[in-house]
Amino acid sequence: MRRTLAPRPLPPAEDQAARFARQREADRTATAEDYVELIADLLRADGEARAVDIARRMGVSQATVTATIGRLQRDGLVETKPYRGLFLTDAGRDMAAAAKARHELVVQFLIAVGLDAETAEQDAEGIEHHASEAALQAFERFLAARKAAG
Amino acid sequence: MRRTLAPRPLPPAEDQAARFARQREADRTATAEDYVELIADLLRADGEARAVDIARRMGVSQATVTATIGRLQRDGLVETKPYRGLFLTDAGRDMAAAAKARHELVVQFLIAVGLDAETAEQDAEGIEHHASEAALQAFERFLAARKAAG
DNA sequence: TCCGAAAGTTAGCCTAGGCTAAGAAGTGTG
DNA sequence: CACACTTCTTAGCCTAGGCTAACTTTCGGA
Repeated sequence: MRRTLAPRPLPPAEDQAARFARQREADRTATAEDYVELIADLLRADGEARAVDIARRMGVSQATVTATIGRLQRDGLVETKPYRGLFLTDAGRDMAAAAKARHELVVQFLIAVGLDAETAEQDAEGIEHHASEAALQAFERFLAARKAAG
Repeated sequence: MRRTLAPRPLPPAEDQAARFARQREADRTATAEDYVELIADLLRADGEARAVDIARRMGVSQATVTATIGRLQRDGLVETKPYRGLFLTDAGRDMAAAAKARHELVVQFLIAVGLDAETAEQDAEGIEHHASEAALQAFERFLAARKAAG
């Protein structure tokens, strides 16, 4: 019997590279998701989404918001008229709805496994962008099972 | 009794801004954590960490690795001599150990809640950088409870 | 030993996402 | 209705993190 504890071997390089690549892809879409989610929330709560409110809630300057909104517009998620409020395109609304659903699910899941609401809200902000469909389904199953068990 | 479903009000702007700011902070440290974790793995597995292997495993060009390593060195995480392999400083080793522990914990947790190993590995790559200490402790408690329950 | 292949670096480019400062556009009130 | 205030945009700057192409250094084998 071997006594030397074999260190877990590294995964194949290609697999690892693919994971990091998907990771970078998720990072790229995260900002867009956060913005459209916030814009949708503002439209719902205030009836309008103004750059100044986005800046305040994102904790960035208005100039940054203008630049980011430009990218969202270029990517077909948002429609703007100069000096007017923001509106979501169909694609933007879809993304916002999906992002919001994911966000809520992650928050509920984190609370269910023992996190306090405030921390759950904070952590969900980051985790929601990195949970795959399979993971979200697992979270849902977990919540359903817990609910069934009482 | 009210029939209109009150939409959940937006959180205070300052709270939301603080969450996004912490989020951006986590994003900034994520690359460093991934690199030192990988360097530590390579040192353990191969006895050395070479830029060409990091490039292959991260799925980026060697030029990108050189630039990133430069930042890690500037930040006191890595030591290099030109055209020689990489070494971790004490700070780098600490960060790598913490990152690896977090990574493993998140993988085990995701598997415990029903994810397959491959997806767990993929999702952990993103989630590990965004789970707070409180969340990691919750994950640990969950694993411990499940183990106790059998 | 030397020389070609592999590894590492440098130069120059790009995008995303931050910032400040300054100016333009819209709005509300005396 | 005019002027001050707020909002939005523009200009110019920065860092991180990507890329390719070209160059330098190292290393191993004939």
